Amino acid sequence: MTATLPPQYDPSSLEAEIYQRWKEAGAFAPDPAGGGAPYVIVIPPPNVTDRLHMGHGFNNTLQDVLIRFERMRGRETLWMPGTDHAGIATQNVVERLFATETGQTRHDVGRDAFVERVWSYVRETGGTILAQLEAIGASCDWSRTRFTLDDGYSAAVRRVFVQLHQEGLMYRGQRVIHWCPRCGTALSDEEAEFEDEEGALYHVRYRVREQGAGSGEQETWITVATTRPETIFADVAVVFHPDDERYAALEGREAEIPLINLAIPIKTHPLVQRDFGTGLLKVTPAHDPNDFDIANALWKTPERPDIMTAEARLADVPRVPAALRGVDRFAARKQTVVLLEAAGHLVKTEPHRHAVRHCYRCQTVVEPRLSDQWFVRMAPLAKPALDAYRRGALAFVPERWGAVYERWLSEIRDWNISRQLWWGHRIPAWYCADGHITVAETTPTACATCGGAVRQDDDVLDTWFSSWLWPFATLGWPEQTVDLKRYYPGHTLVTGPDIIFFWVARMVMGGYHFLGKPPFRTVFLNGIVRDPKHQKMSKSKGNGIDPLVVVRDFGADALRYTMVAGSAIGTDVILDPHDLETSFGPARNFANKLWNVGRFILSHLDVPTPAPATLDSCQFELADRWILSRCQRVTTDVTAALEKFRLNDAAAAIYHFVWDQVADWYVEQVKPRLYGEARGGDVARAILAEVLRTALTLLHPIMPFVTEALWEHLPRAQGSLLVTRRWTVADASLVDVEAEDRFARVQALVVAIRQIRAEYGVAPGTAVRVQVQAATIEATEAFQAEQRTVERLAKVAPLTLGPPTKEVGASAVLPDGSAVFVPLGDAIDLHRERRRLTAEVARLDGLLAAQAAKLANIQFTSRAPAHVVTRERAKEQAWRDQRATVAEKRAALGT
RNA sequence: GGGCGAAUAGCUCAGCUGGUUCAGAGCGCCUGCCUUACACGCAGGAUGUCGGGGGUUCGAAUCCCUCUUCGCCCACCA
Repeated sequence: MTATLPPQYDPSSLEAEIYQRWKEAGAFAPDPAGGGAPYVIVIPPPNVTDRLHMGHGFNNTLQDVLIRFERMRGRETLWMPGTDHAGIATQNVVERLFATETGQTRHDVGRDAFVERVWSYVRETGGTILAQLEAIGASCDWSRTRFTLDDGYSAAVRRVFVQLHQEGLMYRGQRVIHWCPRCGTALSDEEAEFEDEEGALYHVRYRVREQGAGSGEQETWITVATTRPETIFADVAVVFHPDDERYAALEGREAEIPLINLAIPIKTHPLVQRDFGTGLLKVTPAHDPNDFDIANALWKTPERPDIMTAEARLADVPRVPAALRGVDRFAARKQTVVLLEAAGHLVKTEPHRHAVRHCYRCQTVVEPRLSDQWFVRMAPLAKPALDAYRRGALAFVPERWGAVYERWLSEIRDWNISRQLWWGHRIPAWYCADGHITVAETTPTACATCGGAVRQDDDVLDTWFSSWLWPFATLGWPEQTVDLKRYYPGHTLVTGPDIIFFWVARMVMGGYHFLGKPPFRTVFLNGIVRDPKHQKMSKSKGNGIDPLVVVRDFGADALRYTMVAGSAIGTDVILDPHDLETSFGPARNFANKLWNVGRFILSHLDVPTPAPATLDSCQFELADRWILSRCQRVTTDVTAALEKFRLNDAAAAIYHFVWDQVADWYVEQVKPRLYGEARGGDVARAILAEVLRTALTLLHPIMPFVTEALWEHLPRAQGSLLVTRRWTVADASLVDVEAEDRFARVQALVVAIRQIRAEYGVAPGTAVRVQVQAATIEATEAFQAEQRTVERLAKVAPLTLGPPTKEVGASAVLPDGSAVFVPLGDAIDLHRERRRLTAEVARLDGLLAAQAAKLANIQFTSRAPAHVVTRERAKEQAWRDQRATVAEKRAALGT
């Protein structure tokens, strides 16, 4: 059977079939036989219209590594998949599609028809991204796939809305909100992203009206600095800081809005910065959130003239000069400036760099707009989420993101959740002609208060208002399902730091508020996929890499390995879209290396081999014991690394085990035995099988396909590698730790011999007499035992041992009769010396610690010699610190 | 304006608690090899002011200060 394995690993011919077999075997479903608490990860649901990009590839690979690791360790695991209806994003996509297909806009066909169009699009293509995740090997439990607009899920959303409303945490209010004129909807604070822009600060002159009729005083002018001159027509006041003496005399007087000569009062407000611009601020309550607040402070019921349409054109209202009506805001700005200048109202224009908010979906500059929206009162929800983090119930990896989370939550503002879109969860609020509002989970037949006919709110909910319920709504909440009980809360959330506010923090808030528990304990934030210029990969920039192309050309394993190995904990991964070979070649080569080592080992396992446990370890050669100890060590290392989310360390450890230790050393050492040139073939085969099992097991979470493909050919392999539930492989009783040390010496010796051959130009195949000189009898004995290993690895024969000498090394008689000597001091002595010194330092430390403890109450003047001192001093410092802390605490307590 | 991160070989990056894993890996480069698992390979080799400057320490890529250069996040200076 193994003879049929080709010398080059061909992922494309194997992966799909292997995945299919896993799926059919139901291997991804949680297996309660695992016992203990289940390990649960919920997928960050991709947008339903998304196509797989590298960001998904990265994020989902990390999740799959963790899930596979825990599954193989024997835990019951659930990786919950699904998609997000993604309100604005999806509506935009389908609108565009609709326009190219039919030339119509959504308004041409109306709400119901358009929403039906979106649904059919989603039904057609919505599964695409999930299918694409299969190509990279994601082991989600697909039988549980959820969509945020599923019936049950929608019920959860309505329940949440109603509950928050009942609790007084939901309200409808008129505010100046962020409005995207292109998408035609309101946005939350988080959805309106700041971006620095070069703008201008226009200094505009307002005439101050004369006091009293015909007082004959001189004309007074004031200058107001603004970045948005087109909004002056909506001014209701000019304000300055109450302590600003420059303008004190003007308070109570009136200014005239230029061009329309409308009188507005001059007032004071503490929010005005005296040193910005001229210290005078025009108040435009309908077009700026701060101005809205200021107006509220100035009047009980302020006038809020609105001069902008939903499309961000100047409106057809009396305040707007006729020439500007219907003009787009940016054109209007230019034209206003021209008019102001012509009328002598423009004092100066200075360049001004400032942050402007943009729609996170279409990058359009956001327009502050006065409108009625639904808001969630966030402060009460934030408190438990904040507490959880502060007392350590919620951890971030890397830790620094915790501070970001904490600050956002502690300064949280109310959440505008209504969107003027058609695609999404329609707001479960109904209005009647009398103005009553009924909020209910099911459509009311009539107004609860007056009994009149009701009409549902036209708006839909923010997409994130459904995704914040993901960890429990996917499990059937609000029903108290078996799944909910078993799989909530989960353990790890793997996502990008860019959605800490949008999603992570809100999920924690939701989890606490609706279930009293946080949805996960650890948030593992992955980096971003960038190109060599460190630019974020994106379709629009044209610097993207299609993961499916990588899967096709290099294999899913290569993709996954590259992702995992290429990123230390939480750091970005850099890939070159123009040179896939450089990015993914090394990982593909590694898969191929494993394939060939595996192929080689398997080809020698055709004859029955004994189980290692049944072997007499007395028959083991040094190299056997060495490789077994390496098995043990790599298992420990990989396990520890995965537990600490140091996936790149895990990848590196298994890489070097497979390539350097197994392929380059052990397999070479073992060949004479396999070829019958030496005795002990049975032992060698048994250990090779064990070594291969270890390698396949430890590598499987990262490279599931190639490992599974080889696993199937292993004798005594029972079922799929994925569900072996056998993480630790090498039998600890076989491990000889000493062997590591001794084999290292052999390696050093071999290197020395190679060096002799290379340096003195000994042709391959020419016998060189090499004499080993060892420092001690002990070492000589060791070398005797290791002679065969040396011969094999160095391909040198014969080898003789010389008498013990002072210097350690290998001497050789070259074909021309001359003798050379290569000292091995560096390789051998240092190694021993290191251990000796380490032990010695530890011993001295112990002595000093005991001694210092006695001295601790007296004074800290002792100066121990050299390398031992530091630890001593460190301890001294630690004691001082501790005592200082105690003293401080006592002082604080007043005891 | 506030905060965070990064700077290590030609390139992309590791380097955890200060010390023997301490100057590393992969790629690239140089030399020699198609040696019966693998040329997606094998055996060797060269390459560094650890961004600059100061400090702490017996000892610093690692800790502190500072400067420079990039990047990110937050923020009601219109």
